[in-house]
Amino acid sequence: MKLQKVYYIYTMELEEAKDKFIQSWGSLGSNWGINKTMAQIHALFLISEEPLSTEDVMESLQISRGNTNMNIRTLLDWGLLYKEFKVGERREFFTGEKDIWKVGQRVMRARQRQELEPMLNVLLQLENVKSTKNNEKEVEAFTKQIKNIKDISEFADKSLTKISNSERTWFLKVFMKIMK
Amino acid sequence: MKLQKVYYIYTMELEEAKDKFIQSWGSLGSNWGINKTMAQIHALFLISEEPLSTEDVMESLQISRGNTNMNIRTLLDWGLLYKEFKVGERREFFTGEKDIWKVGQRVMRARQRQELEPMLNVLLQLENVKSTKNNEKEVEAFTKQIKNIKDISEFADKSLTKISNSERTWFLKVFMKIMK
DNA sequence: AAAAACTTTCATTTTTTACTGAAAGTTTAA
DNA sequence: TTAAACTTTCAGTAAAAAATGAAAGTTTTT
Repeated sequence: MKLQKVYYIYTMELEEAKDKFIQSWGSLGSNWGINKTMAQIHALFLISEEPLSTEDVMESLQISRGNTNMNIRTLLDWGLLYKEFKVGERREFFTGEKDIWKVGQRVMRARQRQELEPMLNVLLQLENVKSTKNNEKEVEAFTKQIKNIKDISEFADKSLTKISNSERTWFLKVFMKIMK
Repeated sequence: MKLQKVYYIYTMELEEAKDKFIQSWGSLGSNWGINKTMAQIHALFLISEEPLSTEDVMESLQISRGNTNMNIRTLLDWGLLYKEFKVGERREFFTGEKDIWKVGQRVMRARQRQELEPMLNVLLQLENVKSTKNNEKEVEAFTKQIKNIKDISEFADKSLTKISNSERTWFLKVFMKIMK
């Protein structure tokens, strides 16, 4: 009797799939310096059609009230969640920005102001190093390298600003063209 | 007598400036999920004209041998450092890739394979969710959103591949044009 | 083939970062 | 105006990530 390899096409249950998405989005986030819970909450909203309350999120992800609240505030601040009011309901509900293009733009914006801009300020300062008699050459080399890094950072900063203010259609059109 | 505001143009000493650069690069790194020491070692090499040994790095950043060694290996793996052999010297020396364009390309490549590609694999799996009688609509919405995210991720993946294989001149030319 | 010179590993410790939950604060309703 | 319903804060705790350093592993020299 011949042994035979059998392939299963594994299809998940919806709940399993949702959970896997949330976990993966969380670990993607934490690899990029975005805290895991915040990314998980974001993932939950990406795939929830209905508005959710703080309680819903707490229960669904099994996390504390404080943690949930803090991360929802940050997501609101980044423009990735919207407040939603339900008639006859006192507490707040939220919905997620579903449009991945917009999500990308907003994440870019947030991180640009949080990290790129502070770095640019430091680089600007570092260009003014005073040299003494015995280290002129070294100072010159240092300054040159810093200027180089600064120039590229400024270019990146401007590009990001342009992209995060542009329309998807414009972006796709030009990008598709150059990436062909 | 009138009070007068006085502005100092503060110019740093070279050593102070180098240190500040290393610290800033380190914290930039750690905000982006790259460990602080690895980013600091990288910064040190970015501004060192001479090849450095493991010992040099340990002393300069005041870190342990094991830590230094591990991070240098990763930097070599990412293509951000090169081994350098000195005549009559037994131990290894390293130099840093100074070209910021290349640095960017290599960081992109490393992270693309470490994070984007695993995410794409997960998304691919999640597209096959089996629906039961009572959740067809929900499964459809979920699948649609996952496909959306997958498409954008694939687009990003392809773009990154193209950029990280392209020549600086090509990139600058097209990018300058669209960013004008 | 033994010693010296150097590199790598990894169990333990330290540091950093994130989370909890109770208390304080705020808003709305009665 | 006070109680109820909900949100926010933050000191303390827990979890995760990174660093240490001694021991094991290599390679080179004598």
